[in-house]
Amino acid sequence: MAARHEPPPAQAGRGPVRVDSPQTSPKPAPDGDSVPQRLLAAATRLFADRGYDRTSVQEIVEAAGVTKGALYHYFGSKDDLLHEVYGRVLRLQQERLDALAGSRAPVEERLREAAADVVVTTIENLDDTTIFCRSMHHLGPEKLAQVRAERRRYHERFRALVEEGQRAGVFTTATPADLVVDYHFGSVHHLGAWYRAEGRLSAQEVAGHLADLLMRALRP
Amino acid sequence: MAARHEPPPAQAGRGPVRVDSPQTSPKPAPDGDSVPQRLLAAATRLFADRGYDRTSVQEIVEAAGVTKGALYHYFGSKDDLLHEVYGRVLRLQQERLDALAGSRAPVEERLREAAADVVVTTIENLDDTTIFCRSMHHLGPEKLAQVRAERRRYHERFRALVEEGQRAGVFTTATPADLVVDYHFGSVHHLGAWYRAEGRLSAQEVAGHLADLLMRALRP
Amino acid sequence: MAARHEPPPAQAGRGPVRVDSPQTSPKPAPDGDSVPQRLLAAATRLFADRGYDRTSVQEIVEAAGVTKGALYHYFGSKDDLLHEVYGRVLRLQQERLDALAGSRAPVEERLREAAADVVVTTIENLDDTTIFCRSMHHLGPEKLAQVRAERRRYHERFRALVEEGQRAGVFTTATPADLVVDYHFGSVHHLGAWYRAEGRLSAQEVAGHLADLLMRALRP
Amino acid sequence: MAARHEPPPAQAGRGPVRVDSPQTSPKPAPDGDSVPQRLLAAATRLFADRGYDRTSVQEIVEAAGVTKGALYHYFGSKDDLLHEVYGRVLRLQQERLDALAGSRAPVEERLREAAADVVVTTIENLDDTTIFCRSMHHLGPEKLAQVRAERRRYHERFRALVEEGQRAGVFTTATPADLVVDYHFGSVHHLGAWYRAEGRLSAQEVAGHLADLLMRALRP
DNA sequence: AATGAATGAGTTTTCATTCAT
DNA sequence: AATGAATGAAAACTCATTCAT
Repeated sequence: MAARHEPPPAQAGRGPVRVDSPQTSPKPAPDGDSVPQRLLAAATRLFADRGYDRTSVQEIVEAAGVTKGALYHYFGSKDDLLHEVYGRVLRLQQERLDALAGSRAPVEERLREAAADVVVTTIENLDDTTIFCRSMHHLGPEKLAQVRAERRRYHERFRALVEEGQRAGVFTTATPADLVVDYHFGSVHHLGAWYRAEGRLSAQEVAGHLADLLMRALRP
Repeated sequence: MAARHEPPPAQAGRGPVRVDSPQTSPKPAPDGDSVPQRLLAAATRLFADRGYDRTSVQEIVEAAGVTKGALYHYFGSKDDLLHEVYGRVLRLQQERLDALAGSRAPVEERLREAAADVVVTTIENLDDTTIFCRSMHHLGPEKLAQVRAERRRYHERFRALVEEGQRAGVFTTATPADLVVDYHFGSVHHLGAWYRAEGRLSAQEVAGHLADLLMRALRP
Repeated sequence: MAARHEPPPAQAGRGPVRVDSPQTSPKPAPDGDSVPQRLLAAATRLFADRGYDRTSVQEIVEAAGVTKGALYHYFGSKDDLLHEVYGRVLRLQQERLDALAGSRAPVEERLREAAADVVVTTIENLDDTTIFCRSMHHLGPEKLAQVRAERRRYHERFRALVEEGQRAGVFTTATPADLVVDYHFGSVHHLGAWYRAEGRLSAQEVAGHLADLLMRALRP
Repeated sequence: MAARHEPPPAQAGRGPVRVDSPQTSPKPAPDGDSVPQRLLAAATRLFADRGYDRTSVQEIVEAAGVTKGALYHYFGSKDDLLHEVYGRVLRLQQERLDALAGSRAPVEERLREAAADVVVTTIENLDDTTIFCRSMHHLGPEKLAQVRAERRRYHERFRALVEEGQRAGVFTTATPADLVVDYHFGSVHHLGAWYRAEGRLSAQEVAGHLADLLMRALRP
C-alpha cells in the first residue's frame, strides 16, 4: 500500500525545503513544520545515522514528536518513508541536470557544470544521498524498480553529454561513456564516506576539484 | 564478546585464496570445507544478497548445513562473522598494494598497476566489498575502529604513491592527493552497483579503463 | 455505548424488505439508499465475506462510500452494526413464524409451512444468517443476552407447534420436542456452509426437502 | 510456513488424548504434558471460548505457561495451531466412520451407528468441533483447501451409506442423499450451540435421539 | 564438537474510537 | 451531517543468544 495522504511534493529549490505554505498548514505544530514534514525530516536524519534497518518506527515517531498512528496516517509503511526520501533528492537532481544540460554553452562547459553541481547538491543533501547508497536495496520490488528507472534516466542524461563531447572531438573516446559516468558517480556516492562540513574544503571547492579530475580525464 | 575459537586467519596470497590447509581441517565436512569456512562463505553470500540486518543467523546456518550451536562455537556473535568477512578482503588488498607499491618500477607505473589491481581484486571479491560498503556501520564500535584503521592505512599507502608522483613532477598538483584517492576509491566501491560478471567487459578491461581515467586525470 | 441516532427499525413485512420510506430519507445519497442503509448493507456483505473481526470499519465506510465520522454519527460502535444486522433478520423471521403458526390450518400443515419458510427466508438472507452463526459471540454481554432472548422466543414458538402436534397424536413423542427443534435449526444454520444460489436446487426445492425430512421424522 | 517441529500425531483414542509417552518427553514440564501439547490444549480451550480472532497468542502462551518464542519454535504460526486442532478431530472422526461403515452389519444398522457415533465424538470433543464451525474460514487458503478436502471425504463416505440404503430399498429416495447428509451434519455442527454436559441428556441419549430422527426421516 | 529448545525484548503494523472543526 | 487527523493499545511474529546435554 502506498502513502495515503502524501503531502504535496516539495517544490525543491535551492534553500531549505518548504513542503507547505505555513498559513494553510492544518495544524502549525510545536515546531513550525507539518506532521509529515517532521516525520520525513526525523526519518532522514535517523536513516542516515544508523541505517534503515537499525532505525525503528518507534524512534522516528519519538524524534518527530508524534505517535505511530500519525505516521501510518500519512505513510503506508516504513518503506514509503524511504521512498519519499529518495523521491525528493532524485527529483531535485534531475531538474538541475536537465537545466544545465539544456543550456547553450559548449559541451565541455555543460559537462563540467553538471559534474560540479551534482557534487554540490549531494553535499547539501548528504543525509539523503547517504541513505540512497546504503539503503536502496531495502525498498520493496516495485518501488525499487521505480527508483532504479529514475536513476537510470539521470545517468543516461549525463552519459549523453559525454557522448556529445566525444562525437564533437573535445573528449577522448578511449573510455566508453558509460564507464566514465560510473566513474564519476562512484565518487559522488562516496562523498558521504569522507566529506565533513567542518573539514578543510567547502562543497564548492570539492566540486571544483572533482569536476577538474573528470575534465582532465576526458581530454583527448 | 569475541569469537571463541576463531579459525586461523586466511593466508591470503596472490593466487586463489586458500583459507585453510586441508590436513588441519578439524572435520572434512560433507562438501569438503571446514565448518567455519562454510559458515563464512554462506554468510558472505547472504550478507551481499540481502544485507546484514536482513540475514538471520538461522538462514546462515541452514545455508551452511549446520546448526546454531555450531556457529556460536566458532564465532562469538553474528557481528564477528561480518568482521571476519572484512578482515579477509582487507588483508588481501593491503598485501597486494604493499607488494606493488614497493616495486622498483617508475612511480606512474606503480600507481597505474595499483589502481588497476584494486579494481580486479574488488571484482573478484565483489560480494565481500559490497558488504563492506553497505554494512560497515553495523559493526560495534571497537571493531569498527579497527576496520577503519586498516582502511586508513590502505588509503595512506595509496596516497603516498600519488604524492610521490606529484613531487617527482609526473602528476599534476592541481588536485590534493587525498581527493584523488577518494575519487578513485569512490568508483571502486561503486563497482558492486553496476558491474556484472556476465556483462560486456572483463574485470581486466574495466580495471584498465578505470586506471587510464585516473592516470589521464593526473597528467600535469 | 449505544447507537446515537439509530435508524428507524426496519418495518420488515412479507414482501421485499423496505427499511425506510423514501420521502423521509435524510439524504437520498449517490445511489438511492440512505447513508445508514448503505452502511448496513456494506457491513453485512463484508461481515459475511471475511467475518466480523476481519472487517475493519475503514473497509466498511469505503464500501459504503462515506467516512468514519458518518458511521459513528449513526452507529455508536462497530458492535452496533452487528446487532442491527441480527435485529433485522430476527424480526423478519419472528413475524413470519407468528403469522404461519397462528393460522387455522391443521398443525401438521402449519409446522410444515413454518419449517419450509424458515429455510426460504434463511436462504434469501444468507449473508445475515451466516453472520449470525459465526459472529454472534462477538457481541457484548447485554446485546448478546438480548439477541439470545429473541432467539429463544423464536425457538419456543416453534417448539410449541411440535408439542401441539405431539399432544394431538399426529407427531411421535419418541423424541423430545426441543431436540426436534434443535435438529431442524441445526440444518437451517448449516445452509450457509453449502447452499449456493447457482446450484442445482432452488430455495423452494431445498425448503421442501428439508421440511419433508422433518415431517417424516415426526411420523408416529 | 508449516509447523516446524510438530509433535508426533496424537494416537487419538477414546479417552483423554496423550500425545507423547511421558518417559520420552524431553522435559517433563510443570504439569506433565509436553510443551506443544500444552500449547495445543490451551489454544483449543481459548479458541472455543472466545473465537480464533479474539484469542491472542499472548493469551495462549500465558495459559500454557511458556513464552511466545516457544510457541513459534513448534508452530509456524497461529494458523498452524488452528490447523492442528482441526487435524486431530478430523482424523479421529474419519477413522471411526471408516470402521463403522465397513462392518458387515445391514446398511440401516451401519448408518444408524455412524449417525449416533458422530454425535458422541462431537460432544466428547465439543471444543474442537465448535472451533471447527466458527473458525474454519480463518485458515489460510492452502490449509483451508486441505481441511475442506478431508471434510468432503468424510461427507462422501457418509453419503455412500445413504445411497447404498436407497439402492437396497430400505431408505426412501424422496430426498437426495447429499441433502440428507447436510441435514444430519447441520444438527451435529449445531450441538456446540446448545448441548451442555451438565444438562438433562447424556451424549449417548442425544446421539440416540438424533439417530432415530434420521432413521425415521429415511423410512420409505 | 555440536544440538535444539527456550527466552525475552524487539519489530512493524492495525484498528476502533475520539474530537475539533 | 460529516470530516479526517490523531491516539494508544494491542496484534502477530522475529531473532540473536544461551544453556543443559
